Amino acid sequence: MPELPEVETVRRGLEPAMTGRLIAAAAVNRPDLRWPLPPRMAERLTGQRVLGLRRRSKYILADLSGGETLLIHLGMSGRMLVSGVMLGGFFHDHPAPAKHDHVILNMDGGARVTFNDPRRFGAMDLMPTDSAEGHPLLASLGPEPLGNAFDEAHLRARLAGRRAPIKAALLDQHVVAGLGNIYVCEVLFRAGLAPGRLAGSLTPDEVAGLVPIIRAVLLEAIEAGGSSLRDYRQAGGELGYFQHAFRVYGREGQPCLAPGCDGTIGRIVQSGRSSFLCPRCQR
DNA sequence: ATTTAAGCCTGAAAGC
DNA sequence: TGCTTTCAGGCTTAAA
Repeated sequence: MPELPEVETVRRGLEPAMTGRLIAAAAVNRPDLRWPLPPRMAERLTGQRVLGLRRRSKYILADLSGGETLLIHLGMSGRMLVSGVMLGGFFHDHPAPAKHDHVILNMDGGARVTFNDPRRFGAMDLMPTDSAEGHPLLASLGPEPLGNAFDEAHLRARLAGRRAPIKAALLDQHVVAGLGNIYVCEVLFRAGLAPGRLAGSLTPDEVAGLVPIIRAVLLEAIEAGGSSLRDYRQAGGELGYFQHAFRVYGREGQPCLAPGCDGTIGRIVQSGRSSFLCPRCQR
């Protein structure tokens, strides 16, 4: 599942194909993804102009000329692929129809956006633009980690007294929105914090240190076009390459990369999710 | 209010 | 080779 950097990369990749353009024809190939798609979705999209593409946490929001906003979530395996346009100096032909192509948007001018999602943990919904922030999936999200509302005071308040591991707290989208398993692992390594530390046990300095680390990891990952493991691709089909910058994620048994550390990266399972860590560096 | 476990799906990879 | 098991980047709901 795409986390914040992957979603932001996809959003940027969709802009040239979608922003300012008309949805000439929308095709909806099944009635549901994770949840039922909104009633008459294809009809409500067709003929609409895309005024802008926003991102909130791991959601993409497409504001449409008719006053509705299309919400898109990629779930674990969702892809938004753009075709019929020039990308990186090459013309991308429309691909042959593929299994799990659930929604197709044909834009005026010839571009096509295909939503493909094998596992169908993804979602789409339509709601009035002026109440988009109140959508059930968005209403209770914490602040954007790259925005001004996310700071030391906020994080301290949200972690105070919590008995859950810091790993779980940072994955909690109500604390800060957009982090997933990969980036939390990388953040905790850089912060020198063991994933099992109870959130409420962090010192004020440790909490303060997390804020710039979270920002840096996300910004670096966006810069790299996200991380491609199994499913993720950028909108043009390109791979991201931040996975090559992982210091702990997926590196179980390999040497710690911290200068002067001769430790070995380990893996523990916390509430069913893998946490990768250097037991020497992270306390 | 917090925290944990289970469940939703498919496909790739690992194990036998 | 083929069958079975395990695991995966998210999020919700129900239950503790």
